Amino acid sequence: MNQKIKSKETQNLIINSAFELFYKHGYNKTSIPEIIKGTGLSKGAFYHHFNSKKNIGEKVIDLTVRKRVYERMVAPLKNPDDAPVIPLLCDVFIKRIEGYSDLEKDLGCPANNLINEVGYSENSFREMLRDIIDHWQEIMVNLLEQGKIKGEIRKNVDTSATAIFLISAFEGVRGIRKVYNNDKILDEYLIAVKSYIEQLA
Amino acid sequence: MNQKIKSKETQNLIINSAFELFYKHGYNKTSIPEIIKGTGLSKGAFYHHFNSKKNIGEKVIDLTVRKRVYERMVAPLKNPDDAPVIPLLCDVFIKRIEGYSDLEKDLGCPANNLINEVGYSENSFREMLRDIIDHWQEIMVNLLEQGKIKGEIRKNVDTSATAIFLISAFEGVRGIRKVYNNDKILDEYLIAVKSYIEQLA
DNA sequence: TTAAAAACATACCGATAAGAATGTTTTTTG
DNA sequence: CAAAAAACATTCTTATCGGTATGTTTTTAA
Repeated sequence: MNQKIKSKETQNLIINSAFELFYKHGYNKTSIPEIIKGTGLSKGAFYHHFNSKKNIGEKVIDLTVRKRVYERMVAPLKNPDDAPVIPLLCDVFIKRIEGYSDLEKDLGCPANNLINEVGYSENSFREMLRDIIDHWQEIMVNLLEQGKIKGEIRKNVDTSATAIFLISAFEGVRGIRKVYNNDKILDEYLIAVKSYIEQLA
Repeated sequence: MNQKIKSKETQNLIINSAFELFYKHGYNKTSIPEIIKGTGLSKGAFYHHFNSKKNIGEKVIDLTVRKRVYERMVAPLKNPDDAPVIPLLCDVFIKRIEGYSDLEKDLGCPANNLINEVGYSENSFREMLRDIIDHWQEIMVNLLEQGKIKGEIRKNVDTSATAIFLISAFEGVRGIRKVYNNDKILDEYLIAVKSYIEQLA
């Protein structure tokens, strides 16, 4: 097997293990011995591929967290089929939440978890996490502006503000859900966000 | 000096130090040596008054975090003067955010930080944090229902859903703000939340 | 006034962390 | 095929953690 490929595979193995643990226990509570334990690798292997805990934190954010947010929340808003805007927004902000597994509901959003845990204290993390949000907002603004042109969104809607409001409510409720054992909070959010989105028309 | 009072004062000293550090660095990154460092006390003193790190975490949530949320966000919604509901909501969800110090903007909401960091993993924390949110929601529902009776809120508004939506957006934006160095995100939130609240009428 | 109890301080313990150093095996390349 | 380089494993170091045990001093109560 090609060495480059083997190396990448090992890195991905470690990155995936790290992501799972960061997601379940948080960044600070996860140790490097714990990360490698699940992989069958050794500490030497870890430090051969990554030079610090911060370093793998960056890799996890760049390769896994960013990708996750992009695929689930950002890409669908790019609207290549030129679908109606309001139903598309409902699809992303309602259907996606309904589709989460119980574990995903319990654990919240990986990006938001990191934002809240290390968003302020870790400089390099902060910038990467901010880029994720910025990109998300930017794509949503494009969609909303497109909706204005098509006459599907009121002209007096502030698209930047609306985008941040929707992102905030979404991330906020995924956080708050973490202290509940049932879907009550998500169900209520769904009702409110639906009515909010529809009022944009 | 009375011993009971002295004891309470020492406990408060430690609790305040712990709160500040939990707020700045998070619960998991804060150590007990660090907590006592600022107080001039010793480790023996700490373990005389508290029996574990988890124990002081509970005390901080119960005495400081809960109080903070209550005084700032919940109590004003109780509306003893029977003020108009919409302006009251704007006052709480807009004016309060405008009044935050730069540090408070950078560090986010102490309650939301804990919810996201240990909301799922620490059982006893989870219940206490959930109570804070439940109480907040309950008071806001009362206010909104009161607004319906007075004809200031549309009859078809789902008050529970609206309350959670407002709380989610508020906590969400305070989290997201942590990865920014400026007020852009908060300013946009303020525009959107104002328009949202006004649409409840 | 004296004993006991509360309020602390000091010293210590086992566990574990991040990471460096060094050894071994596998793969690649000349 | 040999040497070098990459991919690992093992061992070790230093630091710090949460928590305990054992002091000492101060306060309270008999």
